[in-house]
Amino acid sequence: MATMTIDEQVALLMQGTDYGDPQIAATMARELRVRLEESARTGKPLKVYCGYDPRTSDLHIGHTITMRKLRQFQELGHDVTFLIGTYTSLLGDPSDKDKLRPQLTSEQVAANSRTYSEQAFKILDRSRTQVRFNAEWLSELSFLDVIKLAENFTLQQFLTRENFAQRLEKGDPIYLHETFYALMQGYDAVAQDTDVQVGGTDQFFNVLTAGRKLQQAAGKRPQIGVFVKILPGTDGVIKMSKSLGNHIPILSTPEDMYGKVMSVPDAAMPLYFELATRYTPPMLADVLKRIADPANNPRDLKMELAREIVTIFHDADAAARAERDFITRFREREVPENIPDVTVTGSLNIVDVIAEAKLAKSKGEARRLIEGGGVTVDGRKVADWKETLDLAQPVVLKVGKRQYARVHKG
RNA sequence: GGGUCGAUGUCCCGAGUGGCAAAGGGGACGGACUGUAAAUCCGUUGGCAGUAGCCUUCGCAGGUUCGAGUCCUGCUCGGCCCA
Repeated sequence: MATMTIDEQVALLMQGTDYGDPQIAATMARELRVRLEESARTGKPLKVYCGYDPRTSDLHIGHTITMRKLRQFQELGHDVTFLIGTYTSLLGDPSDKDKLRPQLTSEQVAANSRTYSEQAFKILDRSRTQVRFNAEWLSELSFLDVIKLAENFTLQQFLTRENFAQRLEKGDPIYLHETFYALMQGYDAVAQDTDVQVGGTDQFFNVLTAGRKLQQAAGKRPQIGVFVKILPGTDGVIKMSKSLGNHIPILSTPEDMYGKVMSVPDAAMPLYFELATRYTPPMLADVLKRIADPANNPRDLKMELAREIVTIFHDADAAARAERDFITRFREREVPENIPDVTVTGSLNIVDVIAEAKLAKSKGEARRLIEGGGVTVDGRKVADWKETLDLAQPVVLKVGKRQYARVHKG
């Protein structure tokens, strides 16, 4: 990687970005090139960072898109800071929300921070990552400092932001302290002498308007913003998010992760390849061409994608295992190799067995699933929920389209 | 501080004459169809119950009623208007 030309580097770093406006994109690319050249000449690495909100400790692939970008900078020899917003998260970024976010306690923040960074190292190079917390400098600011920062902005700037404007129109509350978020994030860039800040496209305002402005006000060189596109969730349309239930958790099993990737609509494949894989610009161009070619079965390309993603978060062996599991389970509709064994000790009524094996949330749900034809015993569809199983021999119970268990009598 | 409107089935939006699970939509889940895609069609979407019985739900706490999301009182949270 270190042998890439500056042009190739810019192409790689700009891959998957979206500036909304070609003018800004061109400007940012130009500034990035200048700084990369400078860095190459002086041997001084660029300071790159991205901030993360330790609001959750359960990361999904969408969170890793910016990490992938950071990783690219790392491989090109630059300094990367994984900034945990311990201070900002006490507030919560209103950028991508049309509602006020609940504030977190410092205990929650601390707990989340730990597991957060651990998961991040599935993408980032641990030895070349600096982990910092923005409470380090933000907690030092005096009220006067904050006022000085605020002097750089007008209320109108905030009110024209889409998310605030919408709430204003709908009559939803906009709290004064929500406007501080941009100030805080902007100050992060000042405090760290940032050259490049990576973020999602929803960070436009925080990075360019707030960050650059504050850096300039502090007599520093304004940072370059690298904005990666938003990864859609498994529905293929809306931003991946746990609360929407369309996420793929980093900590899911290889089989589950593989299956979830396969469930992504075809139309979202290009974005997934562009954002969530380790593909370089030439490789990306190649897959995109293959996707566009009707001679190829989209399913096979999606399998390539699933394999790549599982390999990133687990390893190649796990990916191969997951692929076999997927094929037997869903394509051939056979019973997969590794299914959990469950021993039941209570009633042998089918509903009770499903409940005891925890294959349904409640007995009512188990009953409904049976009525809907979603339960199978050794491949035979169960028609009546009053049925009693004879477990002289263990049976394979299937509930819904993906839950299997081998049931033994206890 | 005054006025006014709102909070509904624990994912979201959203009907609801005092009458006994509460319209509808989204989402989710299951079935059919498939490439676990999309689209489409059908079904389900409080808990317990061998099932027509019981229990728990409509911001919170009381009250009036044989019976209350549905009426009254107080409270909480929020929007808007006035000050």
